[in-house]
Parts: sequence; C-alpha cells; structure tokens
Amino acid sequence: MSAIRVLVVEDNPLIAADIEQCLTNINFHIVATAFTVNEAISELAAHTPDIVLLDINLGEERDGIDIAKIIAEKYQIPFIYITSYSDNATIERAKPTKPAGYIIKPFDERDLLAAIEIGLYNFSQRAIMSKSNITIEIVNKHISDPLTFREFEVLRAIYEGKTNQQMAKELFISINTVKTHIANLYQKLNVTSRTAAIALIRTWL
Amino acid sequence: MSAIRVLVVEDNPLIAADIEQCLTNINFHIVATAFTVNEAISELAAHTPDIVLLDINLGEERDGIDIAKIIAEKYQIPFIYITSYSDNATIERAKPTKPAGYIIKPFDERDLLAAIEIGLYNFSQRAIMSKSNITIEIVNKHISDPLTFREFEVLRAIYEGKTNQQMAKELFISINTVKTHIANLYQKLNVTSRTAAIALIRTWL
DNA sequence: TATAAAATCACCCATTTGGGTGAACGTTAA
DNA sequence: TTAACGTTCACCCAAATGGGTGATTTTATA
Repeated sequence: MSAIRVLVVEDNPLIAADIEQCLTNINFHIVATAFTVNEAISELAAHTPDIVLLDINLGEERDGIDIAKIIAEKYQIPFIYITSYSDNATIERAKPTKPAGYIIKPFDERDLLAAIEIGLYNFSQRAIMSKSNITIEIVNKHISDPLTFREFEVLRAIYEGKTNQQMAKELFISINTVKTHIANLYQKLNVTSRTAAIALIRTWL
Repeated sequence: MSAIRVLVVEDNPLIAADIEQCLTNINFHIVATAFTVNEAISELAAHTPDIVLLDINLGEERDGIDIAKIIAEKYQIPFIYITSYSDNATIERAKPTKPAGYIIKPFDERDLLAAIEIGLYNFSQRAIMSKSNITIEIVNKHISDPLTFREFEVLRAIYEGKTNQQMAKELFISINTVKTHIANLYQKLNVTSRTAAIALIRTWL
C-alpha cells in the first residue's frame, strides 16, 4: 500500500510541525503544509492529496471552512477539521460541509491517526454506497413475498435504466418473459411502474 | 428541544459512571446503562434511544460490534464506539458496521459531547440524503445545456416515481405541458426514458 | 420597449409499458 | 408420484410514455 498523501493546512507552525512529526514516521506522506488560505488553494491544485487536515481558524478573513467548500466543490477529497475551541457557532457552521472527521485540540498522535484512518474509510464507503449495490437479500428483507432470482435480475436491470428489450437481449429470454417477471415483481413490491419500484428500492438501499 | 435519549453500553462501572456524569448535566438523558450484551439488547427494545454509546470490549464472548449489528438491523439508531485504539484488528472489524463516530479512550467530556453531536448530525444527514437530495445546481453542474426550474421540478418528480398524471396534478399544469418538459429535459440529459434519467442522476447524486 | 427565454398547451403517431389469462417445461420436495 | 414452484413463452388489450411539430402567453432583461 502506497503512503497516504496528506495536505496540512495550519497557520500555527508549531502545531503544523507537530502534525508532521506524528504522521511522517508511519504510513503517511505529507505532500505540503499550507499556512494560509491562498497557499492551501494552490497546494491543493498542485498535489491533489488523499486527505486534507484543515485548521478552521487561520487568523485571516477566510477560514478553513471556506477551503472546505472549495475542496467539496472542485476535488471531492475528504477533509478533517482541526478545531481548538468548542465554539458552538463555528461547529454549527462546519457541520453542513460534511467533514470526514473532527480533531479537537489538544490532540495526541493516537487521536490524529484514528481520525484520518476512520475519515478515509468512511469517505470511501460513502463513495461506494452512492454507486449501486442492490442485493436480493436487501430487497427480500423488506417484502413478505420474496423475489425469485430471475425477478431480482430483472428488477436490478430496471434500476439500472434498462428497457424490456435490452433485458431480453442481456438475459437471453423473450420480451414476453421479461414482462411476466416484471408483472410478478410489481405485485410483490406493490407498485405499478418502474419508477415507483426504483423509488421504493432507494428508500431501503 | 427535548433531551437526547442515550443508551450507554459499558462493562466498566467506573467509565459508565463517568459518562453518565458528563452527559446528565447538559442536554442529554441517559435512558439506561447496560453492562452486558443481553442487557443492552433488552434496554434497546425497552427504550429505543436516540443514540447508543457502545464499548467494543465488554469482557464477554460477544462484544459491542455484535450489538452494533443488531442496532443496524432492527433499529437504525446511530451508535458511537468507545474504544482504546490499541487493537488494530478490532478497529478493522468495527469499521464496516458504519458507526456514527468513535471515541478513543481515554476521553474527556469535550470529546464525548463533540462525538455525540457530530454523530447525530451526520446520521440525520445520511437519512435525509438517502431520501432525495437532488438540487437543480447538482444536475446542471453535469450538463452543458442547463435545465430550467420547471424542467427540474418534473425531473425530480420522475426521480420520485411519479407518473405524468400525478405531476400534472401536483404542478397545476396540463399533462401536455408535463410531456413537453420531459421531452426537453430528455434532450438535455441525452436520455430517452425515465429510468435512464434516474440512473444517470444517481451517478451524480 | 423590443427581444429572448421560459412556460404553457394541443395534436398526431409510434412504441413501450402495465394488466390479465393461459400454458408448457423442469426441478424439487413432500 | 403428485404438488408446488420457478422459468419460460404467447396473446390480447388498455394505458402510459416517447418523439415531433406548432403555437400562445408570461416573464425576465437588455
């Protein structure tokens, strides 16, 4: 496994050095340390790190939360806030940016490593989640009369936007058979259209 | 705002008492403290708390991760692990259960409060997310010819499984107009069916 | 105010989808 | 060896959807 590439944004050189020292001896590679918002922006563009550690208070007009917005907008890289005070207003402002984690100062090496590892994991999970992984188990967990395997295959194809013709071709069956499966699974899901079926599935995936 | 109802699962009475003391003086109400897996299961059923604090190591055969699986399966309540970061294998086992947060021992009151607040927030966000969180901004970010607001409303209705008739009724327009909007937005999305449109949106969710 | 963009509606036609019935065939388990 | 179930297919009909054209009204906005 290659080292995890970290960008640190922290205006206090002492803390920045501390973080660097914590991370460099293990599985992490600090690609850059930014002390200002502008530095952070250019370092982001230059290195596209795997994760960003963001001090919220940077002693200038714009703060870490502004950087977070840029990251979410342009890079979709997970970021972790480093925040010193439990200033409630700041926390409330930080929450909606969907950080991968928080570290409350003062923190030790263990806190830091845990936050990064967990943050990276959750972020990757969220990305995987958002793709599509319906299973027949998940579907049948929510209905009384379970789908057969073939019905499930047709349902999945519907979920993926296929037409009946495409399904017939891909599953090597006639379009009539596809229609039979659809009629049966509609009854089991208690819906009367493809889109309703999709919307239903979405609520329980 | 009513107090947040917390279930604590922790076999060490000292730590349990510590947590209780931290939480009771603020906005939290501890509905129960469980010292064993079986206790946790019955307290869960009895109180259906808002959030569960789970010590992973409970000194018995089954641990907090087993409880987490039960929570995810039957209750969909967010839970936060309390763990000492020492054991890497345990952490790896804990990650896939999608906890709302972690607290690393030893922790202080501030860590605890932050974890709960953030955990609850993220969890509720995830629940909202999975319902339907399309915005016209998100959609238009991915296409060259942007949707108009009305087209977007129709697209969202499609995403939610509505039929043309339902849309016409809900948007106070004729079914012909609905069809016009659909035809236009299909061109902009470069699709030829509702399900294809939904599948497309899902990729940029 | 002139003009463009957005929103509204109508009509036609072809295709797709949904609902219902019936039936053949193979596998599995009582 | 029945019976139940899953899978396959056919046919019919009604409803919904998709594709195209054209037109009017409303709403920005230059």
